[in-house]
Amino acid sequence: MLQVARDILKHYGVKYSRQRALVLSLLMDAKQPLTADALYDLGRQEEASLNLSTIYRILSAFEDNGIAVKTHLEIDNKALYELKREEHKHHIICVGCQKITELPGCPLHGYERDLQEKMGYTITSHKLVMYGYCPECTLS
Amino acid sequence: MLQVARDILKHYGVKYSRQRALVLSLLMDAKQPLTADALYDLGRQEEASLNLSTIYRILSAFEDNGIAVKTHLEIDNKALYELKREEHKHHIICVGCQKITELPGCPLHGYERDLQEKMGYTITSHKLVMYGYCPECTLS
DNA sequence: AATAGACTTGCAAATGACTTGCATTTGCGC
DNA sequence: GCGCAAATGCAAGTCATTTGCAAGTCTATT
Repeated sequence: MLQVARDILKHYGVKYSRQRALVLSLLMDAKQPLTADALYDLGRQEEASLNLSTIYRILSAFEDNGIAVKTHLEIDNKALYELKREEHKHHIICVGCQKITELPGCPLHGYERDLQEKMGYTITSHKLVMYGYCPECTLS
Repeated sequence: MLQVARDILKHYGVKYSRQRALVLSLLMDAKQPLTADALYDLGRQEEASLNLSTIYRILSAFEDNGIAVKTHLEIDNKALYELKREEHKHHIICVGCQKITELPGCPLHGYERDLQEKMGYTITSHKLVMYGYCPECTLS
């Protein structure tokens, strides 16, 4: 498993270390964005521990090298990290159970163009977060 | 000036105090969302000072009573506050000069409905922030 | 207009996420 | 294996925001 992580690190030009491979593989397994301390806990369960500040340093290195992206969804006032992918994605957060799910597609392509024309801005990016009750939480 | 603030406080069921009236009137004059310490600085210039923790407490009371809303636009890692208004608004942030401007309208009404149908979520709200260079910063 | 009682404020100290300095350890090319 | 740059662990530092508590302020009531 960690051999895969090792190869990915090399591919992105990030030097190998046990800790980086571990964080990377945790992110690969994650089904949703993780906070630094979630990674810390996961790492603990998994095997030899790693330091929280190391995790922060690793995450920031991953960001710099395009392996991961950081978001702040205003949950708990903690930053979240997930692997970067080509397609750009947004999330929906359940206000009942806090589950974070990806949204299919992005509804804003046309809107960006409109805005450029109407406001004279050169749009570089955007951020969209939806909030609501997931199907399970809607029922209960 | 502060008499107006006094009436508004009463209207929202928030007890009057010199500090609350001041913060409220600063927010009324603001052309963009303000951080707690921006309010602190403005208050200082204006007249008798008020304490930063008082400001935080006031802002949180304003939130609870529907006078103001808090946002976190990931600028400086500080929360921003602005008066609540009926229409819901989004912002565009200039990545050159950090200026925050309101967007005209919201492009997501139809999208919300779609999502409810497709994903089974009960959408309660959403957050959209656009990033780009403003006309001035685009030129230079 | 004085007073009580509850709520606010100011101040200092605490919190919690994240960062940093520095001595030690590790990965890797030789 | 050796050496050294880069990464880690640990402890201490930031910085926005919160909190405990004593002192001050509002407002309804007399």
